Amino acid sequence: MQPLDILPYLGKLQDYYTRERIVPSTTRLSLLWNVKARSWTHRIVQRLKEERFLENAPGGRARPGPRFFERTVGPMVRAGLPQQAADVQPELLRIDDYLIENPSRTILFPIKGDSMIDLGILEGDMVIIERANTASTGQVVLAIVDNEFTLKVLAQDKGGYYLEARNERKNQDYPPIRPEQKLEIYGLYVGLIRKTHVPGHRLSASR
Amino acid sequence: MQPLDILPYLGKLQDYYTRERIVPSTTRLSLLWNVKARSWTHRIVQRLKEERFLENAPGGRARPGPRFFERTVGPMVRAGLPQQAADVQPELLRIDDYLIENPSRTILFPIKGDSMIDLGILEGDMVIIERANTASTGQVVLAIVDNEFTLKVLAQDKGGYYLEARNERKNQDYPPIRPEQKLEIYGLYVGLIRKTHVPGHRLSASR
DNA sequence: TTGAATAAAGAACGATTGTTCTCTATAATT
DNA sequence: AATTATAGAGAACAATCGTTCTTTATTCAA
Repeated sequence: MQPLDILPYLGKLQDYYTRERIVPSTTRLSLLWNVKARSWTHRIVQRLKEERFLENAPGGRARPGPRFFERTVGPMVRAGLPQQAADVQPELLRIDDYLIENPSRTILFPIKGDSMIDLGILEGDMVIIERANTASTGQVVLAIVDNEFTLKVLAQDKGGYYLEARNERKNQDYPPIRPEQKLEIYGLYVGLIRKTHVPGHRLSASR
Repeated sequence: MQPLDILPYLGKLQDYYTRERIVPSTTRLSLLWNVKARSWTHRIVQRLKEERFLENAPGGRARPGPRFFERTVGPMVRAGLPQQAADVQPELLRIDDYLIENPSRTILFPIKGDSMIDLGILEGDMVIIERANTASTGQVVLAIVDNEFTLKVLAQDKGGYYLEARNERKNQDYPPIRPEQKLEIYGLYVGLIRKTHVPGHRLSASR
């Protein structure tokens, strides 16, 4: 790590960027960082560029660099039995790169209903779909049935291909879908993102 | 639609933005759009702002507006098909932007175990945790109990605060956790990302 | 044919930009 | 105590910025 500790500056800039979706001018960065001299702000920006958190955009402006969107990954959390909070060195991960391998063939599809709840796909989630025309049985596919998109498991029996829901509790609500005419595969389920709505009000929890 | 056809300009700007991840100055926009006069470029930018394709960022600069990432006409739009599948393009919008609100206070944690399966949190998922020292009951928290990380629902009764699992089927495997000494909140569960392993081999599925 | 929108260019403005250079505190090291 | 590197401030510069005002070409309906 360089002598100058740029991480606090980086953190504030990252927060600013997610708020405003822009890397501001040196003048505004000075305000954000509580730096009086624009020259010093300029120096910090240079360090951030050296570390590839920022880079030069055409026109002399700065934009996020490759490392700007790196997120720290904590130690494994045993959601079952608790696990030692071992101090493993923090890993870094870029969410977009992690989830999306072929940007041009990938779309996001919002989920309605609970027919796939057994696979951990809830209403309001966004599934990541990679375009494909074919699939194999057992795969989760986004299919077009009767002019509507639906996310189901592709299955096959003597009657041909059909689509299955994955909801044990409400299985009778989701009978297998056997297409009238054609079963058209739109893409494959390759991932999922979920944003939870956290209530703003917070109470203390120490005891 | 306004008389001035701004869509060709918007298209070029979207392409530029995908490449450079920045909305350039009027001067550079003039070059991009083959417009001789910066004043005219400025007028087009104004129209784009009126239509909310662009908006003002602090400092008088322009940034993408709410409609910038809208897919105008998809390549595969079919009569009758709901547009919902194609309304967000990962090429233009970073998933990261969608999920992370406070980068400097956000950490990802990989999940092991199935104690939170009823909330759609599966083994191998990564939960997005926003650091916080306090939480309210009912919230999903990443807590440190007896020096160990665990993701659970914060609950409270006459005995004080405790942690609940969410797995109906294996409830007996996950009894409520009552901390010996202290229940320390590390952060709040604000989102989740999942990458599924898709078998590479693909068979045809038309019939 | 006239007249009004519209599309585009040109000129000019003060403000802000990124950058550089010089100077001064503060902290660490010798 | 002296030295040296770091952290920060201040001033100054030309270039570029967003913006406004004015002028010219083009289109198209009346």
